[in-house]
Amino acid sequence: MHLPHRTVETPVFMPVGTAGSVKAVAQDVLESLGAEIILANTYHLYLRPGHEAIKRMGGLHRFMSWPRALLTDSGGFQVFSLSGLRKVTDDGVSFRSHLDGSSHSFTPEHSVDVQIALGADICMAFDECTEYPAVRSRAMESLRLTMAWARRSLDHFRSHRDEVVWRDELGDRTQSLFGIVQGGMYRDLRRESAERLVEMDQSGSGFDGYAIGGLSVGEPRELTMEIVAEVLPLLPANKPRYVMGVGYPDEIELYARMGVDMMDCVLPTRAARHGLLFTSEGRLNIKGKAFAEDQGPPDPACDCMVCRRYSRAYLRHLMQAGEALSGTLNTIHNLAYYLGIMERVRESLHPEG
RNA sequence: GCACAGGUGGCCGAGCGGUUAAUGGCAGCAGACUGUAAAUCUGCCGCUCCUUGCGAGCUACGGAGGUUCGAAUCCUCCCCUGUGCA
Repeated sequence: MHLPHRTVETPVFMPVGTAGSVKAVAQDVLESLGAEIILANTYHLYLRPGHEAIKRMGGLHRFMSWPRALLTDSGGFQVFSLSGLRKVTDDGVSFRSHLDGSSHSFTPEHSVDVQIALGADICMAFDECTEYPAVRSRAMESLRLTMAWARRSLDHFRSHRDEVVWRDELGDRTQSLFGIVQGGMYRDLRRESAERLVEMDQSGSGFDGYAIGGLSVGEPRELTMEIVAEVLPLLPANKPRYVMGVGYPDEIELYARMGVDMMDCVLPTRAARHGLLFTSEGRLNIKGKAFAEDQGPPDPACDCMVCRRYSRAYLRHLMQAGEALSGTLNTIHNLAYYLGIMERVRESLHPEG
């Protein structure tokens, strides 16, 4: 995937750095871990410090000193997760800031403007993440909205995408925009959503990639897998296909082998801060008393900088003592584990390297 | 020595005659986290037993007595702590 700031090998896992920070780890560490693209959030950065301020400071890459690729989520997921604070209309969403209660509104055009200002390599269309469970009529309404917003996001993006241009040896490089498939847990709606998004590509001016959203919202895991399997074949294989918000280690491997190119998930980072480590031996809740004097590495099969240097007993101690280093070390390991899974999948899919 | 203020479950700290094994918080133990309102949230947290139940028994609010149908809560004496004055 040739992006302005990075040629990204796929399938790829993208650590989530919502507020311009992959929580607990510094950018140089992310680089050394092999993270090639990370995700940031339109909604959060719009509220604080403000996209205009970031634009004045040279864009998000420069602001956060992240030289590699960056994808911004459109704020569509916040429409879902901040459900108590928002109101959805055809035009867009009005909502209250979770920070200070102030009133704001997002439209597809506005979301795209913010993402252009931030200067992400990949922007996401503004969508409505359908909740689970949702009755069919609700999923249809949500889908109708998301498709209309996709059209508007695309139109607006087309006429403004050249506002941010990077030049390198390959020529002028601009931002990309991905469309998002919704449709709840209804296969036919999912199919319709995918087809309609793909149809928006007339004379090569459509979306640069496609995402499957609205998953991992509480539905059974098998259902998530079924929906992905249903939708994936309908999306052009010559463009990146991205499943949003997944998953557990075993899941991301399965999705990658199914042909999913991109995934993101807060799980490795959030769970790390809460003391849950993902290892080759399964879940390891490092808070456990059983590890109080366990001098072995978190994951014997892992060669990350944490596993090479620190013991389970020490990590448990840091967790118990509430030391900030706890979140940092746990996050480094979990990200190394996730990125390692993707690296192995890539190697097995493209053995020639 | 005198005067006040106090002594409550591992710790801090409510309660000041009866749904009180005793509010809270911390610590401890276990669990959950899937496009991050998350360094968050949930459960357990005196002991024993079992048919694990808004179960049974036991032991508990410095100590010993007393008042009362009933006391962590009221009274008496004693012990201890803090502060002030000698």
